[in-house]
Amino acid sequence: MPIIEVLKKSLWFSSLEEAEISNLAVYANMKKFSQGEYIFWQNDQPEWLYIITEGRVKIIKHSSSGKELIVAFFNPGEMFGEVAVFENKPYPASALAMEETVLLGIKRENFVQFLLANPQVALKIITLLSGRLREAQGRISDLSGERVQQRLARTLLTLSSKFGNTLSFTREEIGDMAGMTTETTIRLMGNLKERGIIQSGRGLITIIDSTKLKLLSEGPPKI
Amino acid sequence: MPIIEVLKKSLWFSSLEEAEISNLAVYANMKKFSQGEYIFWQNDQPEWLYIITEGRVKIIKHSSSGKELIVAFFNPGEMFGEVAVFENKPYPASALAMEETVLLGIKRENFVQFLLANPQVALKIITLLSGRLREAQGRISDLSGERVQQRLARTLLTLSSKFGNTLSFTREEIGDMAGMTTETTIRLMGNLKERGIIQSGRGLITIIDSTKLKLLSEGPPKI
DNA sequence: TTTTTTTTATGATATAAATCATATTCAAAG
DNA sequence: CTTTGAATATGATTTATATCATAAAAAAAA
Repeated sequence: MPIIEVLKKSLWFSSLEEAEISNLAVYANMKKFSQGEYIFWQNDQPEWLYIITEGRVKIIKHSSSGKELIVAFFNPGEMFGEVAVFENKPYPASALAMEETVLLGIKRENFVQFLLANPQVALKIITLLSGRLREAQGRISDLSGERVQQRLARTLLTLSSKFGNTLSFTREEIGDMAGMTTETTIRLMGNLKERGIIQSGRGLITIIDSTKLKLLSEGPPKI
Repeated sequence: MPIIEVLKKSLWFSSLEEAEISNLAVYANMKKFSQGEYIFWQNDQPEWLYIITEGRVKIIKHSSSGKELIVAFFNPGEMFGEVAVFENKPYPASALAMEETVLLGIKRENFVQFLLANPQVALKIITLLSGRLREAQGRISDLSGERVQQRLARTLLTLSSKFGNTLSFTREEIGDMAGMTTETTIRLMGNLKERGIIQSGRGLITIIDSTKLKLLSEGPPKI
């Protein structure tokens, strides 16, 4: 697919004039990554901002203790790498292609110039970042207060709002997202399965009763 | 202080032409809050975005279990409430005046219009949000992996980067920020005091040895 | 097929931190 | 000056979850 087509289809630039799009297309680059390949590493100096054309990307943060926390998953049409690009500081996490992935890369300086000329796109980015910040803050209060069962329920709900009721993740990945060990995740999911809230196979989870899951995610009623 | 002066001094609008500033000033409102007064509550529908003229503001998130987590502190010149304003969704946390506070409030629709006309300000906001997102993600990986001592060290360092080496916070407040109980916070701080890393009194902490604190915040070396 | 690796499963044990309980110290209010 | 209410301190106990250990099941590779 030619770059201009990709840009037109992306939710970011669909509102733009043809002229503006081709203006931006000059600075855009298609890049391919194979499964398991790193797109960038935590602490790299940012040069590119990416929009996913095909495939899936996972963002992971390597902690000092060596554990890895999955920060987010991104699907086609979504943008990532902006935090580093706009701040012009090292990427705070690594990005990894989860399957054959095609990305549209735009250089930071060019994109900044483009935003100055297209404030409506800047406003969209502001809304995007606000949403991500809201989500991050939710996760913070989640991690600091609630216990594993609630965190797991929340994680499953967040994933299902993005991927639907069938989730192709291993328990290890789920655990890395919810900030708990794989063993604990397995135990809890076994429990959820017994109670008929989810069904599951190897690397696969199907949410059956999202109402009960929502109840669990809210935890015990405040007295 | 007249509104135009306040706007000129704020780091957000200092780069603007006089005409633009007076344009924005039309929509701005001064508001006063006394100590302990709520500026907005979690789940309120957002109408205003605030810039602090005088005083200090604390953002707290009430969790379902009744605990409260301190999300952030803001000082004069800083902006808050934007997440809700730009997304046009309920405020995700409450804002509380920590002392006599004077705020400049701007209505959301007006501010959005203003940003469309002033992309350089929009870009600043994008950078601000990126920074907050980066910080939030740091806190997430912190909370999910590390243990209390590291979290406490990190919290103290974050606070000192904002407020200097003398911090006027109770142990309860520190605990609420780091996501741990007051007792644990007291015990750990007692330990830090013994080791000469901090000094402390009632509602007061002075960081003596920030190098050691940094070491603690990084945790044990990864084998 | 057989072998190897990954994912799921489960039991036993250890431990960090919460919770519960009770003092003490300090500052503000009466 | 006394009283009251925060803030700090510390001990005892509990508990949630990590850690360690081992095994079965399923998929992938040989």
